[in-house]
Amino acid sequence: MTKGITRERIITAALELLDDQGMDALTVRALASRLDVRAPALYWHVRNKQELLDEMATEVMRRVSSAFAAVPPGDGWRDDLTAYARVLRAEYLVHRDGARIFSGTRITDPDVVRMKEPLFERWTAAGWKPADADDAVDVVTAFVVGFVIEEQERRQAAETDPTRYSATERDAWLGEGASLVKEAGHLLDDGDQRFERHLGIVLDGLAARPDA
Amino acid sequence: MTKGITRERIITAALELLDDQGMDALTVRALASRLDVRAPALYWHVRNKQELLDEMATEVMRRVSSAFAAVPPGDGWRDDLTAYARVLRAEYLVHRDGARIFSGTRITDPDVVRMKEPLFERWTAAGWKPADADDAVDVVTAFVVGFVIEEQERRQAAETDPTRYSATERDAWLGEGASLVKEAGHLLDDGDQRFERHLGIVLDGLAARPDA
DNA sequence: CACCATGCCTGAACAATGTTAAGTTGTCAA
DNA sequence: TTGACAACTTAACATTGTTCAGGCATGGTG
Repeated sequence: MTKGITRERIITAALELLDDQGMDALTVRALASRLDVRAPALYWHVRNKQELLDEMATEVMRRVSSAFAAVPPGDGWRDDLTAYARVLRAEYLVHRDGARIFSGTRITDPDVVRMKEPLFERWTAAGWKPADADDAVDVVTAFVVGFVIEEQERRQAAETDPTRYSATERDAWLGEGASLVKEAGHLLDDGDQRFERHLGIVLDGLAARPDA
Repeated sequence: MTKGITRERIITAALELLDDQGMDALTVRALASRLDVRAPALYWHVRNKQELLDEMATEVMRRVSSAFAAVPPGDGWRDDLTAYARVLRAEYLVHRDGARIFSGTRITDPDVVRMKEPLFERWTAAGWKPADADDAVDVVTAFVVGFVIEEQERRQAAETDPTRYSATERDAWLGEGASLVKEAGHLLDDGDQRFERHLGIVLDGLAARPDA
């Protein structure tokens, strides 16, 4: 790494370090070392570690924002929200524990929030009220956040303890009875199909509203 | 506090400490002091702090489980899922950053998972397939998790920086344009009504499935 | 050219944290 | 009385986030 630290380079390096080594390894010293610098140097560019984490979250949301902007406008709200949900999930999935870490954090960049404006324009033009549009985005966001948190936890648990998610192990762990829970568990699919199916359910709910 | 530490007392004390002082203050020493004991004493009952956190999460889910069991069975799946969603949200809301901390954590108690069995029995009796029942619970869970994470973040931000969520401040922060985003923001309601409305949307999505 | 201010970084140090090792106390059984 | 075991304490360790005083370059000003 060439010297000459900048705020942006710190943040992207921090995201790389998070992906490589996980949250526990994201220490100020390790980050500094990756930038070929001593730890206190970072404090010239960043107030403290919390501010660094906030900036990381904002950066992630900026990428969501720009990735979504690159998607051609869809044919109606359902296409738009589908694309948004996929982009949001994809960006969370890139980073370890991405959903848990980066959801519900304070966004420090107004542009990320303003991203919603073109969507709202299209939807209100199609007859939605602004309040409905806002609800729609928030419901989908909440769903994606919850889905990916669960998804990433399951993925990580499967890495550290592969037996845990095998059918027979799980059945033994559940003990006697609970046959329906076991049966459902056997069918449990993972990944994209599951996401699309669940997302479809949420979108159907939005479609059921009066003026959708 | 009378002496004589037990695993359960540690966990409940840890939850109390979390609620009183927040996650950062949940240190091993502070917890020990609250139990009138020196820090290393805890390591006799608990392997390490991570195990303590896992147990706290499991305890929270146990309370969800028993609170839900206390609710009289509803009139169909919609009542059941509504009650489940409310109980889950309520239990998360009790603890600081509850949703962020306790969602997507590994459940160490089989009973919590077996809680689903009576629900599945009722719903399959009414014509659902087990896979549909599982999807339904998971979609609602994901939604509640995402909703409460956002809700608690907003609540906390409002405490530390009240100006941030005032309408005029927010408009200024957003800058020029984005009029629809601003308009939607002005209508933003908070709390129970909003939760019920969004939950209703999700449940409508489930109702739209073929054999619901 | 001399000077000095400013921006950016280092070295050393601090308090606080999770965790471990070794020793102490109490209690009950043989 | 002795001994074993459970439950705790004291002391210590490495690692963490963070601060502070100083150093070194660079570039503008007299």
